Amino acid sequence: MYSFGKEERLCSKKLIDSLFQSGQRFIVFPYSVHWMTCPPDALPSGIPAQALIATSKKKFRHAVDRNRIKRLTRECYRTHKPQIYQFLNSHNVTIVLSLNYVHNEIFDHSTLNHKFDRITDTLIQHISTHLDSHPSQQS
RNA sequence: ACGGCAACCGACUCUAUCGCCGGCAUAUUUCCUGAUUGUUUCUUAUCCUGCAAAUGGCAACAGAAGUAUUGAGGAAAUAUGCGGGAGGAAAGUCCGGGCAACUCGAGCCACCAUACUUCCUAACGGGAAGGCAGCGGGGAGGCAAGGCUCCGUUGACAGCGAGUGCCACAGAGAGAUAAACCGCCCACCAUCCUGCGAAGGUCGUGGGUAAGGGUGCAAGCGCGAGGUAAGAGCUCACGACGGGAGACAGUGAUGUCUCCCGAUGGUAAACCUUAUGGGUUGAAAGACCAAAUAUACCGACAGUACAGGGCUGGCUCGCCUUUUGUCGGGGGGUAGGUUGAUGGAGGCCGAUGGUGACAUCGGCAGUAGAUUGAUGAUAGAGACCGUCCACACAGGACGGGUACAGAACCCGGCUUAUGACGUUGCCGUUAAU
RNA sequence: GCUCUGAUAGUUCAAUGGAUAGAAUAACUCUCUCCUAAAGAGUAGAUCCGGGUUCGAUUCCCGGUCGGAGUA
Repeated sequence: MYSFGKEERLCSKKLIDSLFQSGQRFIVFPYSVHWMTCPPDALPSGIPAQALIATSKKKFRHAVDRNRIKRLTRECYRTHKPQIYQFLNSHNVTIVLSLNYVHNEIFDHSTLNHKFDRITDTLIQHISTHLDSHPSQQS
């Protein structure tokens, strides 16, 4: 239940392009989160969300630092995933989202874990208001 | 002993929980392939009815289509188990090669790269050994310096005795059978000065002179003798430098000796000359499979004939053509996927050959392979270092750090980054002898 | 991944191997004005870093650092 396998990662170039062109965005320091609802048949069955994790090459020149941030972010997303999936499954929604690290220093794991509590709350709140304004997408 | 620099070694370990990637085995599910066996339908020899089996009926073997079963192979997904999962630089992308596509008759020019010699290597701008030169240190000898010799270290180290260019400022003169500022020397000499006079001096004019001074990074080989009005490689001896010829040693660079010559400043990381090498592009190369949508072309079925389309922007006439839809096939090709792609000019150990780089032979072990990009996170313990306690050791407490850095087609080098401990070398300080 | 290209005052740009590295603008000081602006005069300020070639390097060569561009 805490897994983060290949099917839960966002790999399709077309979905990535449309996410950054037409998706919605909010910031919880040090992350910038893009998200977008998508039709359920675009994702593999049983997977309510695909996520993408990114760091800027401009802010972290060395590949070692970028890898470390992506690994920490993945651990945090992995531990907060059941909360998000529970909400999505109860409302029958499928989404894609991206997590961009925008700070230029590395925080430790406990700090990032607290940030992810807020990210989860904010994301669920955003999706709820989105569903209220677009009830037709709720199948 | 401490500190600094350089080179080398090495690249923290274990446990628990939760995760990632790919491999193998087993099980389950789904799909595909062709086979066996059974069965249904169709075709049909023969047979039946009949004068006659063309038509019709029953219908074997065989064939075709469908379907079921059995065991087999393959693919995908899930679960369980087993074992595997970053580097010495994976980095920079500075060289060389493999591999691939495209191009290609030969030669010359242009462009780019390289540059002491011999060897190593698949190849290299890399490496080894040697030569020469610079720098540092030691030694013998000597009054001292130069030179000699040994060790270490550095060197883009072909050619400026092929041509052309450049050498600011300063300086008289910056590159040639050149140049006269001061100086040195000779001749003439109005006036002036000294002098009884002869004559001397000063200023001036004309000439000689590159020894001395001065300028400058650099003034054109050094030193001595001869020579001269004064001087000058002008001449000579000795020596330095460069070139040519010969002898000897060496594979060779080169070294030693003898003779001859003198065009005796620097600069080729200035143009250039000589020799050698270089086709272009780069895995996002290339090969294969291929949804959805649109559809060249082909077939079947259905509809349409005062229709539709083209010749024409519109209308009329004329000519040509069937056209539209559905279904099936079909080629190119997009998303996407597979491959290229991980066993290699490979690693470790030993022996032999070689001064060495390296080569040959023998043995051993062994799946990193992602593709929005895996190899991780958290907690605990240990190892290492420092301080304090204890101090014979063992030990205890606290604190701190554990570098540089992450494969992306592969290999050989180079360059750059790198904490602590350890090894070696050099330098410095202090102490003792 | 591959291929190019650049770095000069606070900023934008110049500069044959030889200057005290130049110009504009910004900054500061002074003059002018009741004050400010404008104008005038003056001052300070730089060759990305480390080596090498050369008598001499912003320039030539090598290594590094940091930017920018192209290529699907």
